[in-house]
Amino acid sequence: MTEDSAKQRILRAAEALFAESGFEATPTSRIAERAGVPKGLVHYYFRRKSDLLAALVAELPDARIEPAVVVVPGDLAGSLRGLVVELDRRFNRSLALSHLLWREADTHRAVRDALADRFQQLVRQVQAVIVAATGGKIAAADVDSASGLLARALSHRHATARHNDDEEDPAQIEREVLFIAEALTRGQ
Amino acid sequence: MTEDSAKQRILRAAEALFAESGFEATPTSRIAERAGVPKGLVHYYFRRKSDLLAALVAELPDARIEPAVVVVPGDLAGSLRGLVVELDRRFNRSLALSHLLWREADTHRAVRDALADRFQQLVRQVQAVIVAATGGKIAAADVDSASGLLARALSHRHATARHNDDEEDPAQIEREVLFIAEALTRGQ
Amino acid sequence: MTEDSAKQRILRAAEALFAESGFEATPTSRIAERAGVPKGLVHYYFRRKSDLLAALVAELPDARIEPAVVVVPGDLAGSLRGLVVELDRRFNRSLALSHLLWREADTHRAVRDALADRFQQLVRQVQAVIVAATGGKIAAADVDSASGLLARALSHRHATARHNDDEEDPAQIEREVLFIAEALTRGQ
Amino acid sequence: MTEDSAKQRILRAAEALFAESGFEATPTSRIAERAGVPKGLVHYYFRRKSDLLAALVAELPDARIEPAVVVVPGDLAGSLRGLVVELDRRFNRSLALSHLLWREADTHRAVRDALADRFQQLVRQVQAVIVAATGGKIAAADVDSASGLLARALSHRHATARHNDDEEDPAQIEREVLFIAEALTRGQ
DNA sequence: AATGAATGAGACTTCATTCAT
DNA sequence: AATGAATGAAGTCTCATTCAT
Repeated sequence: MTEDSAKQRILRAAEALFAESGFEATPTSRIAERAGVPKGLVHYYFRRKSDLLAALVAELPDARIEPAVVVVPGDLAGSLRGLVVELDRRFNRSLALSHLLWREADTHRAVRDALADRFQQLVRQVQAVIVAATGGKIAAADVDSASGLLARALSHRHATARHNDDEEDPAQIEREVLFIAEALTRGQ
Repeated sequence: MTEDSAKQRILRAAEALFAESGFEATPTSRIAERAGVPKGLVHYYFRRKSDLLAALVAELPDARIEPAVVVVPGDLAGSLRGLVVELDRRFNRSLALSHLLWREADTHRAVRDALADRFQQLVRQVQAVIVAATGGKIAAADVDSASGLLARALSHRHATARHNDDEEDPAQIEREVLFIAEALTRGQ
Repeated sequence: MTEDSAKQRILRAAEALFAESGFEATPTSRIAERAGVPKGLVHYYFRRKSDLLAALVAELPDARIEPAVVVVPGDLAGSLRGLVVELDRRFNRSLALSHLLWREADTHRAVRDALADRFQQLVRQVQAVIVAATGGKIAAADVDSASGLLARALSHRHATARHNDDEEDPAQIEREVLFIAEALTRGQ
Repeated sequence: MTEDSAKQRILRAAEALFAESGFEATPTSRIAERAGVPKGLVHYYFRRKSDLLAALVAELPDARIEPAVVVVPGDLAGSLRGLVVELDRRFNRSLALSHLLWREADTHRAVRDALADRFQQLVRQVQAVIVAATGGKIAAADVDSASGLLARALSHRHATARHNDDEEDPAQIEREVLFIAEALTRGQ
């Protein structure tokens, strides 16, 4: 399944090393070393070092989740929790990737744009789930605020994934989801 | 106020360039150039390049705000808005700084720790304002969720300050604050 | 025989320059220049400057001479002279090398150890020749004193090879050898 | 007695550090540090770094020993032993100095000349003692060989003082002195 | 297709020396 | 007389990239 071609091994090594030390601080020679390939091969497949970053961006998984998959009509809290679980599942493999792209967004426009896109996608995803789970009875302004807050919280969590090695209460996000769900529905 | 000593000029140049291109990608020679000082002087004041980063970390403004300054008893929304405004005012000068430290947190433990500290400080700050503005009548769990959410949203906004060239809707955070305030108080 | 590869040219240039000016005072750039290779190539073959020294140490010729080659049974003076001549012949090419290693022994343990080894080898060599030439009839204490003295004299001569520009009397060592030989045998 | 002026402290620090790491590898800043004086003062007293070396050379103790002090007429072995003991006593304080000058002789002519002088002085000293102790009855050629050998052995011992930290049998030189004395007198 | 030798620009850093005070 | 801030030349070493094979 996961190809073990030399090219793939190079990409995986680059991903790991960029995540560990950052793009600039990672020599291509070390990528070759970690991938177990001759130094020349890295530049044979990826002429410039930045091509490696471009290839990693292209690998970002799609965040588009079919609302039907996670929505339980009438149960907003459950639906949002389902969304979070599904997102985590899908991004879990690429947490390091998310984080490293985050870091390099400043200096590489392609990376920056890809991340901005993904954040917008995330916001709309949350909105869609809220609307679908509540039958569209919530005021648009509240839907926007809630989805903005939740998207930010999720994004922040991914971006800082590497910082907080240990800490970070795993139930924390759960409670925040519940808080938002109740805030949105209590008024009804 | 803002000293114009050579040392200060070096620090400001480093801050700007690190923010633009990242720590690794910024040569000390360019820092000297931008500061208008000879190359040797940079290393005279900051032996190692990383000492520049350490000096910038030490400059981070204190996020501790006296609750009394922003709290309007009975008006939670107003109080939180006041807090956000005050924080923005205080951090405005150092937005670039926040962002660059955020970027370099992975590879420099001192930076990572300073940022983690500041995030905790932020969470407690929000908690304190909520409690003070509502007279402590809100359930602890809700206070935690709300302050976690808001702290993350604020932190995320600072961290991404540089990404969204096309500026963010300034009213967005305002609406999110209101949403949280209402969520906390509507139940009362 | 003497390879003319770039690597060899670098080593020869390093040897000559270290001998002329010492290890610390010789820039790698000058080594490259003298060897007629680009600056980068020096560090391609020898990552650190000290690796050049290590490579030179490894080149030291073996001082182990088969006693049979120089010993004339019954003729101690002739045997010792034969040993000296053979040693000189063998070390002649590396006189500069001996001298520079001598200089750098303080600061580079590998060099120091190599030289200490070689001195011990030299002492045993002289002992072996004395014993073989005299049929083992000399008192052990005298053999030790004589070989210690001669080894030191030889070693001193190599070590100071570069100091005495105004060459040393070449017959001097010859006479000293004779003196020792007679001292050992006169008593018999 | 031993002045503790700043200038003296600088010289002592330079001596120690040059001995430890060599002239080139010792920064003047470290000399100042070890001497406990401000950096500027080193260059105030010794404008160039090499002036420090020159000052150290000028400090070399005189090796000229009045033969009468050590000679016991008729006892050559005792006389030579007396000479060695007296030389050791006198040079003991400056062993490190001898050694470091020896090291730097290649690159600093003034140092080289001073050392060559001292070696000649040493040879003549040994000759004088031999002649005085034996009443001048030894053949000139033998006196030359013997004094050459002994001077070299002594010089070698000083030059290598720092190499052989531990080893080096202290009775070794004693036995070698005895060996030479007997060689010279046995024939009589 | 694949490789590793080779290159040279440029990074960080050290340091002797000067100079204003 | 004494100091430490300031300078810039030069040193070691790293690295992306090219190229011949």
